[in-house]
Amino acid sequence: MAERRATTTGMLAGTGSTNGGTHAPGRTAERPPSIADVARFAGVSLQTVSRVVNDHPSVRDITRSRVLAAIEQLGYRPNPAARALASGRSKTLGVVALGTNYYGPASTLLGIEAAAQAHGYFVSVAAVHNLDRQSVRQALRRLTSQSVEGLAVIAPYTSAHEVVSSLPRGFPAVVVEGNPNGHVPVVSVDQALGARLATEHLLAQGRGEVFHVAGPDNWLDAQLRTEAWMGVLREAGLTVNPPIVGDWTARSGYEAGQLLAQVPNARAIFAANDPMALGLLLALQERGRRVPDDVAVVGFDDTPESAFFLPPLTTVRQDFERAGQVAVQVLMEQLAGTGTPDQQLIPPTLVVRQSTVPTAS
Amino acid sequence: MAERRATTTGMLAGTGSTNGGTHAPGRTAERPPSIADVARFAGVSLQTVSRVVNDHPSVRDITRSRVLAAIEQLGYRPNPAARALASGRSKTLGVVALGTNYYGPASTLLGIEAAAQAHGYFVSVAAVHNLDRQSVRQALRRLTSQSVEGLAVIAPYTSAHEVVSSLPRGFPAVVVEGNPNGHVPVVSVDQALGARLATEHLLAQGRGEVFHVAGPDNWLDAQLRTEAWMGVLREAGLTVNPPIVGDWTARSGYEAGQLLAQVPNARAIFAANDPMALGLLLALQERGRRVPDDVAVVGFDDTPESAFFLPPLTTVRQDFERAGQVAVQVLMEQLAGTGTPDQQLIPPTLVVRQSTVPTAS
DNA sequence: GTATTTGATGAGAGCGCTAACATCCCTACC
DNA sequence: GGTAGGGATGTTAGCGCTCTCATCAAATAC
Repeated sequence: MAERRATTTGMLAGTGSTNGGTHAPGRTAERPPSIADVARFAGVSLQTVSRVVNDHPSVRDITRSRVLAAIEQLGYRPNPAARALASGRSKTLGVVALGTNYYGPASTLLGIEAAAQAHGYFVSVAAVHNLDRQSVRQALRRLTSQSVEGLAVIAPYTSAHEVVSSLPRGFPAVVVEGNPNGHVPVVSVDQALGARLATEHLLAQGRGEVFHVAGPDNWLDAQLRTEAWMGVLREAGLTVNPPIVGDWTARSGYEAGQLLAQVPNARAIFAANDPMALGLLLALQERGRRVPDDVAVVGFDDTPESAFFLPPLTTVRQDFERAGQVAVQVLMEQLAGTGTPDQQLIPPTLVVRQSTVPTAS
Repeated sequence: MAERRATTTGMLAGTGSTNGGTHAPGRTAERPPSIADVARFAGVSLQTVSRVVNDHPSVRDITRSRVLAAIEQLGYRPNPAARALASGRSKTLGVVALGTNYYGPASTLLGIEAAAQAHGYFVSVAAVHNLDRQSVRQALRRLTSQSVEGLAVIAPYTSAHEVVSSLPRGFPAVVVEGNPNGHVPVVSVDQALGARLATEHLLAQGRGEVFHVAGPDNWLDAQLRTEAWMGVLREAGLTVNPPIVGDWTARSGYEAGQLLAQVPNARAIFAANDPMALGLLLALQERGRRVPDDVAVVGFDDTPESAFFLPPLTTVRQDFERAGQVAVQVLMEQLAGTGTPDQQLIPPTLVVRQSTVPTAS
């Protein structure tokens, strides 16, 4: 019964009496066309328009093209809020990202976004600026209070883990760069393998024991790299000097380098990421220790710049983009109801450059 | 007209009669409590619950606390889709970001996210992976087909500009790191000032004309830096050698360095970003040109690593976080209907390190 | 003491869309 | 030729929330 609009210019007469009025603010602006407008314009039912928009098969071609023409004509675009409300599907994934511009996490975020886009999904981001449990919990809450269909948590730091496992069981979620924990699948680069590759490569140079500049304790990646480094040394029957713990920054690498430059038998150093390796290079060379002649240095990450450090850095390449891609894949499978493996490990590779082997030239 | 519900386990008694039945898929899962459930539980009307949730002033304290208790008890959380549909407000900002992990754009994205979060807004990201007009247009369309209330476009590359100006006039939007163009306000770091600071600093070293390794042509920042550099040289009455055009990567800086190492009077070089400066440093020093003794180098960005280059890099610091913050501020003002200035320029600062001045020590 | 304002609450409609069901019409089959 | 089957379309009822307006009580004014 009775229309209830007639608010827009150009649809005056004939639109019935019980206007009922819209209550949304900004009435003055022309209300965008709704599915009903399209239906009226095309002379079909509301439902038919919906079918066309959603690519439902059973619509005759003639009808379909008429509707499409109407859509084009009116400039109709479906209202995602209405769609989400009616269907329960928002086509949006939530991502808990890091508030810092670290190479790995930032790349992962981009990888996830790209993959989500490829699957027709939107990405809503909540960045965590402090790595305490509280902040992570809040970010998670922020996102789940959105209508996200699934959640990807970039969680290389330990405090994220238990928070993630507090997610309602059955809610589609994936942890990227995190601990295999409880019921949430995990996608990550194989840190142990990477550290192993780095350490073994240094060992193979015959420079004796390998020193380690580690990442911060509360990062899982740091822990795994340290453990693997330690494991390799133990297997080789070598002394395991306690690692120098940095904080991922070049500065902390520099400080570690100041210390290590004074250690005569520190002739092979594995830094847990590239920026720390950079700081290390600076400190060592400022103190007259030549790289790679006196000391060999390996990093981790293969940031685009590391090939142009002085000297170019041997490092472990992580394919973050791929990690993001796999993470979205895992989410999609959960949304589709297909079972997924518990953990996906992405193998890193060693990139050998001049910080460990003297120039050929 | 017959019921069509009662399919779910466990939503039998207690949930009242006018349950309203869901038709969404996944019925088996318990439907989350709605505002109606809370209202019933608290013995108030639906509307009162809404008022409590939205902090409407005219609710008695007693009522409010009763409702809050019910909310707590039932674990109620407002459904954002329904809210967006009914109110027209989604509390979400769209951000057109870059699909690449460049320091500036990535930092800006984080800055925007942080600021949006502080304003209680969500951020939906669409990354652009190719910088052609087509991709940008698509990203824009993706976001506007979402229910975003406003749009921030990180647009340091030129193709973004005209696309942005195709936005419906009056739609809240802001361009970050872009051209002042038409009706969309712009927030950006003052590139000209930054390049000026860099060039003048080099000039002050008394090393004669300043060479420039520029960013790619299709980047506005690159253009502005090149122009400003040129301007300073002209004012000083010096020769303006054509800039070597790079692509922001350390590799391109390295290649530029290979060329410039052969130019005897290239004793002062301004690189348009830090990674290119890094490549430059490597190439120069590989060829025996000492920095800063033989050649002085200035970068642009002040990435966290540049302080640990070999030698530490003199560079121009851009406060991207602040840019993001201001951008969100501008959006908020538009949403509030307050007028905003057309362009906000954020001044950069010069950070002097050893790549231009010999070590004091 | 009655009229008026103010504050607190409730009722009802509607936001734009989709799911389920109901029709309708055309073809296929015996 | 009648009936079953199936594709195309229409009808209806929500999804969960907010808006406007109405109501009613308490507080204030005259």
